[in-house]
Amino acid sequence: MFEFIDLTESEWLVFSESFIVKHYNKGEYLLKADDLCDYVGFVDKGFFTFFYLIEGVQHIRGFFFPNEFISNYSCFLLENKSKFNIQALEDSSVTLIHRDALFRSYKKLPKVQELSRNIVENLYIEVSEKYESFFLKTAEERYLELINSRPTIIQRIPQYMIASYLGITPEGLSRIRKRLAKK
Amino acid sequence: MFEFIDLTESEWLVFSESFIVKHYNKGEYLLKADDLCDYVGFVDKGFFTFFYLIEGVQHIRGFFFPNEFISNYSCFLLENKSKFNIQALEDSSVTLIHRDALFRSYKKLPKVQELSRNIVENLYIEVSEKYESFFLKTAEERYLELINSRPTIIQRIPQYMIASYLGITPEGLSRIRKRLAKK
DNA sequence: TACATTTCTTAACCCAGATCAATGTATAAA
DNA sequence: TTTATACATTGATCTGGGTTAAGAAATGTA
Repeated sequence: MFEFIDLTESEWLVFSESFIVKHYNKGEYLLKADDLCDYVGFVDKGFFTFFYLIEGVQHIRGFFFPNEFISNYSCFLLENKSKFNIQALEDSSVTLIHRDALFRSYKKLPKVQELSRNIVENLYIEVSEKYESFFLKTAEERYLELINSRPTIIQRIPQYMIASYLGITPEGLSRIRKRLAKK
Repeated sequence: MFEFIDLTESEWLVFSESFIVKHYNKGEYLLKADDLCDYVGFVDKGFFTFFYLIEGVQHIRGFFFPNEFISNYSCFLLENKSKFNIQALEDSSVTLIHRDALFRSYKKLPKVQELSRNIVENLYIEVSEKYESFFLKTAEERYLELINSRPTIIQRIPQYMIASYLGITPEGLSRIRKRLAKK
């Protein structure tokens, strides 16, 4: 988080007063479906998945790695119950801030509001690109794109989760990989 | 725009100094592919499509109606060349502001930065929902959803454009409508 | 080392929507 | 009223990825 914002020492003291450091063991939940999303944060260590369940099937929509912003931000903003879960895939730790504390900081520290604006701008750009990619590309193309843009995901995450993230079944991804291996 | 921000009269004078009111006749472009996106704005009258061309085929990604924010905001933020076009579908007018003027306003008027944060937060929520809908729903379900959530679009826009917006071909939409009519 | 569990692959069959090609229908211009 | 143009429908055929069901590989555990 530190590299994303340029505060004086005293401003930083005011802002960081509200921080909460939390540890999650592998398998533990930072957010569960039907809970409220009162916190946003940054990943310090480990990593998380962002998913929900429909009829027992996991639908993965993202992963959070160190130095990345972590939240169900739509839910945080709308202050409604989360459809999504956020679960640690390894022993992990995060630095969190509560909505109320964050909103209070906007008033005291314009740079914090600027930080939030920059973060959500980047979230918007990211999801717009994913939306576009879904419209135009086949699963095979999206898989190749993922290998190139986020190789860590491929290395650290089981294939059935990658399939879900790409919007296909594990069988589908297996066939795609076979097809690609032939080329 | 006026209803989205709560400024004193003098603050409003400072902010609105940078506004540019523009008129576009039906068919004219507010933004063309390969241009820079230096402006954002609000639609005062008429409406616009947001699309791009691949091999002569139009890919529509949105529409802008009165009182809505209008921009290729990803491109505005990244300061790169637009892939998208924004074209008036009726005689229309908009109130625009240049990026430099907007960014200067952030420094002078924290409420303007707050407005921008709120706008992009809403854009983020909107595109996240569209992304989710694309993942989970069939074209038929997305069509029904559109009829319910944005009836204006159905009324005012030709069917082949709606098909493109839904991510299907005109033939595909025609068949879906036939299927639905039978029920 | 053996056994259980989880993950990955393969094969047979199915379906929504794409593509291509033809035909209808509506509006506008001459 | 005729003709051109744009838009919508329909039919035939194709395809990417889903579904179901089975096995194979990998990983964990005793």
